[in-house]
Amino acid sequence: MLITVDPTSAAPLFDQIATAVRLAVVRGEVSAGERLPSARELADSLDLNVHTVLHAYRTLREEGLLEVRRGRGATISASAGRDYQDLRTALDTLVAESDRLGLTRQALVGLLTHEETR
Amino acid sequence: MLITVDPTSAAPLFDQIATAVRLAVVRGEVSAGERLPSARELADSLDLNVHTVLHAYRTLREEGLLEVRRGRGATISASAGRDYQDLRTALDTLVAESDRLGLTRQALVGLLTHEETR
DNA sequence: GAGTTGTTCTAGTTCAACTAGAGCAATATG
DNA sequence: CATATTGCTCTAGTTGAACTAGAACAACTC
Repeated sequence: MLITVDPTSAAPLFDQIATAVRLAVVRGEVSAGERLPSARELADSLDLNVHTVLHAYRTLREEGLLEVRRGRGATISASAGRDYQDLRTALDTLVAESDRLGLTRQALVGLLTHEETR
Repeated sequence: MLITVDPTSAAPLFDQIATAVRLAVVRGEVSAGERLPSARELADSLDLNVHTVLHAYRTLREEGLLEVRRGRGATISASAGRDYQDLRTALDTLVAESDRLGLTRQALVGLLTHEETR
C-alpha cells in the first residue's frame, strides 16, 4: 500500500494519511488483517511527526477500518474486506456529473456534507 | 432562500453559508437573477461578521455561481439555472451506498477529494 | 529480558477562520 | 447632484485546530 502526502495541500496531513488508507481499501489493494507500517516508521518515511500519523490511525480506528494496539501495530479490520464496487461506481458517476456541471470539488464536498439533498 | 448556520459545527462558517446557497440552487429553490440579502443584512440576521459573509459570497463568485458587485449586491448567475436532477440522483445514490457500508461522512468526503478512484 | 509499538502527557508554533472598525469605490435612487 | 446602499480593502487582534517535539509509560512480540 502506497501512502503519500502533499504538504502544500489545504487538507490536514493526518486526513491525507487516513484517506490514502481508505482509498487502498476501497480499491481492494489491501485485505483484512494486513499490517500497516508502524507509526514511527511511517512518520520517518513521510518526514512527519509520529503524533500526526497516530492521529490518522486513531481516526481510522474510530471509523472501524483499523485495529490498532500497542506492541502489535495497526491492521486492517476484518469488516473492511467487503465489496466496494458499487461505491466506486457511485463515486465515479457523481464526479462525472459534477464535472459536467462545472462544479468545483470544494462545492461538491460542501453539498455532500449536507446529507439531505432533496 | 433560507440560509442558516451552525456555530458548533466543525465546518467553517463562510463555507456553511456558501453551501446553503449551493444547495438552494441544486434544489431549484432559487432561479437565475435572484438577489441575495446584502452582506450586512445577512451578517446581522445570522449574528456573524460582515467579512465572514463576504468571504462566502467571494467563494461563490469564484465558482461562477454568483455575480457580486458593489452597490448592487449578489445575484444568482445565469449559468446557475441548469438542470441538477442527475446530480441530485448521483448524490443520493452515493450517500445511500456509503451508509450501507457504514462509512462516516468524513471518510466519504476524504475519498471524494481524491478524484481518481480507479 | 530486550525491543517494538501505541498511549498519554506537557509544551510550544503556525496558520486559517473569525471578529472588529474604518475608509473607499461603485451603483442605485430620488 | 446628493444621499444611501453595498461590496472592497486595509489594519489589527483573538481563537482553535493542526502540527511538531520530547518524554515516560503500558501492552505486546520474540
